[in-house]
Amino acid sequence: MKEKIELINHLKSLLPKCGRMQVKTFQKGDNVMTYLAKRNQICVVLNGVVDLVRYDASGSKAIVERYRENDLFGEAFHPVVTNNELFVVAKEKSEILQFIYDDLEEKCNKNCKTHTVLYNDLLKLTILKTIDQNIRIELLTKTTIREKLLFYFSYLSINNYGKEFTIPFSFTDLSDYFNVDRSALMRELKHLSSEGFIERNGKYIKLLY
Amino acid sequence: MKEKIELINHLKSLLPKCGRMQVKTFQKGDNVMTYLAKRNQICVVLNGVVDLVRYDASGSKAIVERYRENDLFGEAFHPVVTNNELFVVAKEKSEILQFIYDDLEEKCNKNCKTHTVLYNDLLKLTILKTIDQNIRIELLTKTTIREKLLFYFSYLSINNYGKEFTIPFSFTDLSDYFNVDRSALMRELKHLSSEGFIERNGKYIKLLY
DNA sequence: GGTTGTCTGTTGCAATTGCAACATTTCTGC
DNA sequence: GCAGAAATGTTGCAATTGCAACAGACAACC
Repeated sequence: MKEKIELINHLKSLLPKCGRMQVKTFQKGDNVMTYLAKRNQICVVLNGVVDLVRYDASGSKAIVERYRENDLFGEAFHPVVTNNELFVVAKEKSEILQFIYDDLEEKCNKNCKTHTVLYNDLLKLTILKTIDQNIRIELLTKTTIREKLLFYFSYLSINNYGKEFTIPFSFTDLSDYFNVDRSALMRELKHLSSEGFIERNGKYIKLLY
Repeated sequence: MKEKIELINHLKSLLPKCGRMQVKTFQKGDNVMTYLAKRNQICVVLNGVVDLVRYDASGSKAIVERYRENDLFGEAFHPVVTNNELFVVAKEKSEILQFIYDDLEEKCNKNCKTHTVLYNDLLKLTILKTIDQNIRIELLTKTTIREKLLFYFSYLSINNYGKEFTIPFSFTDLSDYFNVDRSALMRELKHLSSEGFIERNGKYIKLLY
């Protein structure tokens, strides 16, 4: 994760040399995507939280993904392939670094060295993004809520949190991420407690296995 | 999609100039990943089909992902972050292009131009991979099987197949991709038929809405 | 040509989950 | 410090889904 931050900083220092790049600040509720022509746009969250939101035919709202500090998003990764309406909305005040991928190629052919480094950075960041996505996919492909929870706990546990940790999200956010009903998630947590798999106090979890 | 094939071919032509690269042939059932040191390995399927397989604690097998021609996979995208056992197994005879990402940086610093192009290719391919992943995630976050089917139909429909098309996978594979029970998927297809949303004959589908 | 294996198609039943509705607690802004 | 909003926690009930267990169609292989 430290690597990711270094990469972002590196990127920030390089992009001015490459031409097109801008940092914009969005207030809570602002629509993020419409501010630039929608042509292979790439965005980086410098700070804040933005949601990728879907409105179904029925008009109901669902959070497809949530991007936080140092996350990548944008049309380049999310082209319109279905008749779903996708929007990116700032969940809180957020600073976003934006540029258009195609511009990188067209513009600064003068400075090849910079380009090599730039592409390398972007590649690494994109790979880090696919890693996050893979984890999410593996979690989503667990059949039961219990399996999802145990997978997620195992993930937290291995990433240097040990057998005890505090869940870094709200349960509301977590149920979104798991794509399950929040009350069903709470219920399953209770079952895991009563069956002796975990000890829980709010977001504090202790694995007993 | 044509772009993807061009990129792969381009990559194949470039990599020899960059040093470390190999093409290996695997027979059905072979384990693919163990053939190279597991350090930021990147693989490209030249032809054939390979499965990313997970074995749970209970020993049951699940296909997490399936990679086909021109798909990228490898440790670089799938580091070990949980206590799950992941394997990559050839589903049929397959040719795989393999190289180690870190080598790209260490080795050919002599030829900067090639590197720029190489990184650019890899970046584009990786972005194409994230697009596939995003589609899968959006599909997986649909709550009901019906919604998943309609989303998938809409995807097929928009990608130049029109209102009539033939599903390019077996229903067994499709239920894996949807992460739902196959019989439940068949049942929902029947409901969609009887309620007049679709007309179906085997894998041929006609949308009536 | 027959055998074996995979894929399709169907159904009953049990289980998990989503939904709705509510009370309680915590957080946030003024 | 208060008011309103957001998050947590709980429960009953209905609905969707997974599971198991089939039978038949199709394909591959010797």
